[in-house]
Amino acid sequence: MPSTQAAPTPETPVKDMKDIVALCKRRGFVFPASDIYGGINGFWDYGPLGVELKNNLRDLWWKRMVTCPPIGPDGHPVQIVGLDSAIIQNPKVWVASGHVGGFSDPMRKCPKCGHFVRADHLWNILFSESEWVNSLLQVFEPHTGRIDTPAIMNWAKGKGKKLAPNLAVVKDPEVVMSFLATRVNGQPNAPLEIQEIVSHLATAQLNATGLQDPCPRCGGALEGESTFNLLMHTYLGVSATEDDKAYLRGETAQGIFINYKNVMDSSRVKVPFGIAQTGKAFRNEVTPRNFIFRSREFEQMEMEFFCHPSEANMWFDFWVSERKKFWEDLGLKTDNLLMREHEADELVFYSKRTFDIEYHFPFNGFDEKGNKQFGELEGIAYRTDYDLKQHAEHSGQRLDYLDPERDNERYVPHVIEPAAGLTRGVLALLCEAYTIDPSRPSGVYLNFHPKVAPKKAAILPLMAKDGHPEKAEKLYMELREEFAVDLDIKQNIGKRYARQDEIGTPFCFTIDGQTMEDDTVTVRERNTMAQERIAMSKVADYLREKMRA
RNA sequence: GCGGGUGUAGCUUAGUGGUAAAGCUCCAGCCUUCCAAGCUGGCUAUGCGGGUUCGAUUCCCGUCACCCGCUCCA
Repeated sequence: MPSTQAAPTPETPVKDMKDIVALCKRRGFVFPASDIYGGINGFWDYGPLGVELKNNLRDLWWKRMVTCPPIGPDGHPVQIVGLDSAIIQNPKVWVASGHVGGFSDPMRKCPKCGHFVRADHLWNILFSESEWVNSLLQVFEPHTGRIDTPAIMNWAKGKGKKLAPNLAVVKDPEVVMSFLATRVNGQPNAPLEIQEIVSHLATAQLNATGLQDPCPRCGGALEGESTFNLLMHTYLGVSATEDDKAYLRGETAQGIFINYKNVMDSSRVKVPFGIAQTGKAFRNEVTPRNFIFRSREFEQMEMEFFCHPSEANMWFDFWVSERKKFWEDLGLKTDNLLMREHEADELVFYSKRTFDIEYHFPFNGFDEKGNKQFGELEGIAYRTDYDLKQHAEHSGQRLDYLDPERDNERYVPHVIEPAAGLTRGVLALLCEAYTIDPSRPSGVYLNFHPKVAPKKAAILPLMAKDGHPEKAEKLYMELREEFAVDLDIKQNIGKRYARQDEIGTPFCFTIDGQTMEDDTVTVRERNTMAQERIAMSKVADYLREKMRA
């Protein structure tokens, strides 16, 4: 086994994303969406085995959350109910959640600091709210039309450096000022407007880009106008007017918050309790990349846990450790997992604490010291009462809780949210399972835990005669009631073992000559390729036990 | 979104301005008492669109997808 701590050396085989993607397509786990039309960026289809794997992961999550939730600190199972909300909701939901900001206003983005500005308000904002513009305007008198080059240079090297680090004149004062001088001297009869001066100061390569507009926050050159929206939209009804615009959900979480009252009123749940949901979500990712890791249509497994504010931190810690255990139980190696708490400046505005569960995907690679790098698999966020308060305010509905166990205290519950990527989980399982083994015919096998394996077992008659196929089919008919199993008769036995290795089937039951005499079969274990003989009547028990382990 | 690279069968690779070749895989049959064996037969490809040309997989342009690096990831 290659060491998983250090960066791979030329001697240790490397898990290459290219190979994993190829295996996924070849064996029917994941296909490029719209493949026969040349594909479509950011979308993937799950093939016959991929959908089994994905369903298995989703079902295991559901079981762990809803059917059989963990034991809480009080020694009793925590209370969690399920939900399946619509992908499309009233657009106001996404306004309340903060996903839809300026609606369809044209926005301009700063590539340096990520700030968004409304395009039609840019210059107003620059002159009234921008700290660096106000500071700049104090060092020279723009209305005279005269450019005080030394004063601006001085500002650029001093105050400007602090206030507008990405402004062109701050980064490269000589070149920018020489462009400005050229303009002044070239057209002496056309005095510069103040706006034009500021644009000049934001322009690093005038000839290549033309005049640029600066970011009010950092001075970086803004990108062109776009009606940027993270959310995909559609139009309801046949007459597609702006009034009919609706959004595809960008996360399943909001469907839970807006049903908080319905669930409270119908399910006899008491705080603390959770509502769990899995399903598709959609985002207009700028750059879908890294196979199914970042795609525009993906699946989430989210649970919102509602609790008293004073207990929020306790439940946060509870769910962080519970969720880590979940992924480990599915076979993700502990040293491929990273638990990382967000720094204060990294937290999104609604969150008080966030813990990422990150996985070392092959494309994450290693840093220069050889340390593993990681990508997000799940985030556990303490969302405070932000979402319920937002929806209470925007909907006008009361979303607080009258707590009979706390002297009828009335409060808006705080929320701990373990939010996992189902499709990212599938990728992590695939990457973890992918095992290079040059010694076997397939060269590679998928080391899935039996719980997640898309096929639990294959039933293989040693030969396609002498009653083997009939016996095999009998066993198959018994097992298929309870397990996803394959019956494979064609070709020689070695080929069939190899095929099952490559799709990660943990067990193969082989019917041979001895089976015909005493009704025993051999079990071939995928990882060791070792075989033992058991009674045909014990096969189901055998599988059942392996699935539990 | 920017820069670089790639694109011939399911995979790995040939080749050509004039009928696109092979091995493996896959499918059918035979054979075979345990790890991609053998024999026979079969399916399948120049990402897509346009241009130049009598003729383009080959040359040119565009586009799409994928990979790498930036950027992005409320």
